[in-house]
Amino acid sequence: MTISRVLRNRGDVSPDTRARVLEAARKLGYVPNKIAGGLASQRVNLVAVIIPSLSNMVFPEVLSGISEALEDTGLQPVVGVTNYSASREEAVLYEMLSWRPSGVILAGLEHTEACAAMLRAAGIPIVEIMDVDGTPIDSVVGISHRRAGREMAEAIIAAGYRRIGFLGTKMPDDHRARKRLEGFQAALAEAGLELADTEFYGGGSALRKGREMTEAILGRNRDLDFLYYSNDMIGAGGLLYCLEQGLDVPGALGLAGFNNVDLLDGLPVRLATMDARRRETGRRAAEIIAGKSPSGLVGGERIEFAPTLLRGDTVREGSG
Amino acid sequence: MTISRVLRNRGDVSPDTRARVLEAARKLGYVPNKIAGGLASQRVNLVAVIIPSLSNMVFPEVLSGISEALEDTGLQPVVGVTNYSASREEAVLYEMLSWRPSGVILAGLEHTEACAAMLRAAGIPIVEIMDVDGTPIDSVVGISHRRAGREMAEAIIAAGYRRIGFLGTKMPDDHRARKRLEGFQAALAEAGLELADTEFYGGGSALRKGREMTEAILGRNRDLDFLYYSNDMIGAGGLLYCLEQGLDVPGALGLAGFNNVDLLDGLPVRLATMDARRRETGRRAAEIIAGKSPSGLVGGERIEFAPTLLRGDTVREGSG
DNA sequence: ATGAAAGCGCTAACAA
DNA sequence: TTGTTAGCGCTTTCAT
Repeated sequence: MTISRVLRNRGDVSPDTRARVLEAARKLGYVPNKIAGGLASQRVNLVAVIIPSLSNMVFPEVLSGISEALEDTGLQPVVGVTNYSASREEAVLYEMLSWRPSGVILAGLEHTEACAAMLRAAGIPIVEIMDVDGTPIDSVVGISHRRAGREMAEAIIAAGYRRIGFLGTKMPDDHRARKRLEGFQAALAEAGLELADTEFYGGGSALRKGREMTEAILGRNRDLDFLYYSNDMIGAGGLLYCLEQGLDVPGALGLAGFNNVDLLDGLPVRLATMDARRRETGRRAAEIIAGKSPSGLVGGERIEFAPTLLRGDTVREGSG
Repeated sequence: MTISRVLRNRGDVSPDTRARVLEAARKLGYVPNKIAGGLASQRVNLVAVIIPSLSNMVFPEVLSGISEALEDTGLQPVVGVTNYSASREEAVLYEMLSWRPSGVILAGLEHTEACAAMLRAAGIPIVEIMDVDGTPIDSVVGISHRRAGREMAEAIIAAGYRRIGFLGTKMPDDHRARKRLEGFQAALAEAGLELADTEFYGGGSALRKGREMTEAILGRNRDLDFLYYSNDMIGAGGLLYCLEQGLDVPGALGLAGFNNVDLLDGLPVRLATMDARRRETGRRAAEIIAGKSPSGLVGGERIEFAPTLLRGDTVREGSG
């Protein structure tokens, strides 16, 4: 009836009635029931966003991009966290789809068959983000991690480093980290090189782990001349360790991480890294859902960003 | 009908029918419509969680505690972010309440009158968290920030520091930071002291800001013997700066932050801080909503944790 | 500009 | 154990 029209600013309502309704609503502390509304209209202003974790600053940053782009579309992001677990992803997705959102944004291209089936059957725009190495269900926005790994390796090799160690997380389900390493190793192989040593870690403070792993790998392998970290946090820990030890960075030992996190900005020395274009990724993904994509496409969009290499102070100038 | 019973494991259903229904559901990729379900049952398994920000690791940690406690209750957290803005809080709360959640958890005790009215009218458990200095609407879980500030000041004074500077954020709506400072100053006043200097900052990388602010405050005030930071990130930046400058920490200059963030664990020197009991706060708040609170109370619960002082390596041993 | 009525897809109570 | 029915609080359409 009329009340509904007022509250949604739809249809013609006389200014007078309108005012009276608004007044009454405010007085009663009335909050419309979106459950009933959603059921009746078959539309819900929610966008499901499914990410692996919140304790890695990378994802909140993507979220910012999403919120930003959704700001004045009337759409609202709803976040689900999988903890890098495929079964959790399945559960979270199921739960979210049961609310009939207007779209789904989810990290990565690797999903269980059940997830893929649900997504295909949902009949709403799906955007997979932060990785483009694989076959998307509908749209995809992100960088190629294989390429990121490859380009970092090429830069390192061009700078003349040869005895390269890798330090990363022990997370079989972090597909993006895995792909970076694969790309990295592929590029090394093409140059006739291979990793001189590797070191992996589980949970705990990433900064401290970076420190400890660096100590460990250098302890058993004194002649390494480069350390490639799978993320900036452990890279930063390693960098602090190297500085304390008075090592010659980047002369005798080069370092590089991945992500270009904010934190790097406050370290005494700038760690080399690669920017994953997180904010833009979030923004573009949200635009696709909101139907505001510049391309005007309805689905099946593919947006690949180029990862940006930031040389910082921990990789020496190239040569050969 | 029967289908509904199967999907919710309720009522008696023969194993055979049950199996057939499940099979069919799976085949069709059927996902039940919680909108209709919620409308019919007048119950929704959502818990609204409203926090100021996701880019401060503090809140994701509280969230972990909440998720943890909600794990096997059938309840699901839904997060809303206010960016420390009262009007955003109002909008987010309104939006969330319109989904008729089973409870609301929100940071802080300071809300607009409109928010308070909505919360009181909602008829569901409300838990305000992370601060107990004020009048709660229903239940409250957290620490007293005034007390945290006070206790830090007392420890600093007891350690013999006298020329104390404060470095914090320029956030009028961060009530918890404000209360800490108030408590801190009150304790100084009781000892016949006052802040020797202060420095505030806006946005940007907190680590870098900490570094810059420290340089600035020490630049104009060479004789400060203690720097109290309103959070660990700027504190860590300051600490790195002091170490680089070769300052005698904690002998000639003491440092302390607040929050006990994970990151501190990886720094070369352990920054003094105070633990805000974030995970426990989230856990207890969630338990209240889930009705699993050990107290058995139905509402109006009050849980105050004692902030834990962690002396680290940047405050010298007490004396007077 | 406003009212009336149907029905969104479920759940809850009851009937069979 | 299973089927039937009446809403849940809105939106939508159609009448007035």
